[in-house]
Amino acid sequence: MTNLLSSLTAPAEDAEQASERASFWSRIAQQLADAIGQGVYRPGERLPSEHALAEQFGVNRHTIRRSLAHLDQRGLVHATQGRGTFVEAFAVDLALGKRSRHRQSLAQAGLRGGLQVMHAQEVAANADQALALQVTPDSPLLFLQVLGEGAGQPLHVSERYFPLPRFTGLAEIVQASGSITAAFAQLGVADYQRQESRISARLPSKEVARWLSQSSTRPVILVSSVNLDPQGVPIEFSMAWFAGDRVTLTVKHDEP
Amino acid sequence: MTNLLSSLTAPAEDAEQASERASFWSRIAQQLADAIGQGVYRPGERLPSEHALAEQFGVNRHTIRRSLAHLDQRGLVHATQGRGTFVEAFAVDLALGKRSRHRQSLAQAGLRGGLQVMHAQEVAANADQALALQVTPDSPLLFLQVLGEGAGQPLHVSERYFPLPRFTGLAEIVQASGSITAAFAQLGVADYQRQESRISARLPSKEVARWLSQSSTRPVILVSSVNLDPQGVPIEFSMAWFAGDRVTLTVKHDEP
DNA sequence: CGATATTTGTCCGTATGTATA
DNA sequence: GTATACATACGGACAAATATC
Repeated sequence: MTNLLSSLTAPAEDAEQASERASFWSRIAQQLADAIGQGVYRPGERLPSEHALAEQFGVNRHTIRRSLAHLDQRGLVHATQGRGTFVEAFAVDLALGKRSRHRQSLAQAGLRGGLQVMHAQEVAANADQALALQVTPDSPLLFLQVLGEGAGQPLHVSERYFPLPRFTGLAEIVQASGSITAAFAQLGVADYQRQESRISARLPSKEVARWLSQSSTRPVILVSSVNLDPQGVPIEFSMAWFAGDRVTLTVKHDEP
Repeated sequence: MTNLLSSLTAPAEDAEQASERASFWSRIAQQLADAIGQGVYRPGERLPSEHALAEQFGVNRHTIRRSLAHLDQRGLVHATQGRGTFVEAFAVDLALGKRSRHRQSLAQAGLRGGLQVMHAQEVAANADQALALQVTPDSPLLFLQVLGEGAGQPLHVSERYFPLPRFTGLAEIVQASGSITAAFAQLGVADYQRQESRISARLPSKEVARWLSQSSTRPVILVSSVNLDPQGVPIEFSMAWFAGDRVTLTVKHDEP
């Protein structure tokens, strides 16, 4: 039973100086990250169990858990109870511009993807939504919860609000076509633009983390934006959570 | 010695059903978050020690540590060895547009802030930098490491590259004025625009976390961008790390 | 300045619960 | 149902950084 930590502990025990003074857990995390980087463990693959890693590295299982939690936070792996700890895949580049479209962005990246309506409901506008969409509070809105996929994995989830009755039936078209743009087109909005986007980084709620199939300790990018029709009338207010380290958003400031 | 967990454990012990089945650590984290939200613990204030909290809540210190780690990740508190665990302050809104300026953004938010040069050095352009700045590889560049402050705390750190010899002496002007815009102006660039920005969310390196005075388990927004002079010539390539939950970036897509 | 107490950080060991294969 | 694997929680010990006297 080889002790992979021997190369780590040896210097600290031989000489009291120990140039490598990092903690066990961080050194093990680094070694695992290197192994992933070198393809020893490939995306989608399962790592050895915590118990096995603890034996391999000659440390307690809790120390391994600390290392794995760190890698989970950094997005390299993700643990699921009862299944194991799996290596994550890599990032996708998405455009964030006044005229960017989800499907188009993915196509440019050589990927296929679409939108899936998880939930649709009619709601009454609250103050924020009313302000953003320039309607009176309590106006009827269509509320959609949408999952955006690409490269075979969830890239973002969003909550979107559309004024009613203008966009009655939009949910069904989005569900059928997998595209907001297509749904807008079918309802007479041939073009639209994003007004502004507000961006911050957060740790996701448990629910959002679950939808994105990621740990709730991995960051997400939160983007709030408003879309306008060609007449400048707001047609959509959305809050989207992007898997922070699976996605890079590119803002083009000089778009037409 | 009151056991603050009594209200938590009671239902689980009274009836086996226990509608609140969340873990101790998450419920304690929620209670602490609520206390912070209600101003029981104010920004900058120190929380009771882990030992004290463990006694208060009637749980093991490790359970408290789990709760605090969660709040640390979410940015509500930050722990420092030997000092304690402190409540963090709140977010600042920054503009991210083709013509946004750090100082101006802060002024709009009613805050004062400036840039501080942490490190300046002449370097040779690598492939990425050369491509972004449209110079030949190994061309001389001025490299600046800059800390951006606002509201009395670090908001972002950045690594910036400027072509030489055009911007010789820029570091000293930035240091003296606390402003990149002022330095550009003094060197004959009266105006400039951002070409594009690439945004992702990451967990910071230990170094970046230290500069931002934040935990390395709290997310940062990474923004890479290129600035152009009025003739469209690249004058700056930068990578900036924003304290993810102290900062909201707003992208204006319809700026002039 | 040094000595000491406090506080967080790391690590081990053990036990039990819960989700999945 | 059984076995496996991760999740939670307890207990103890010492190290490292900081505050305090």
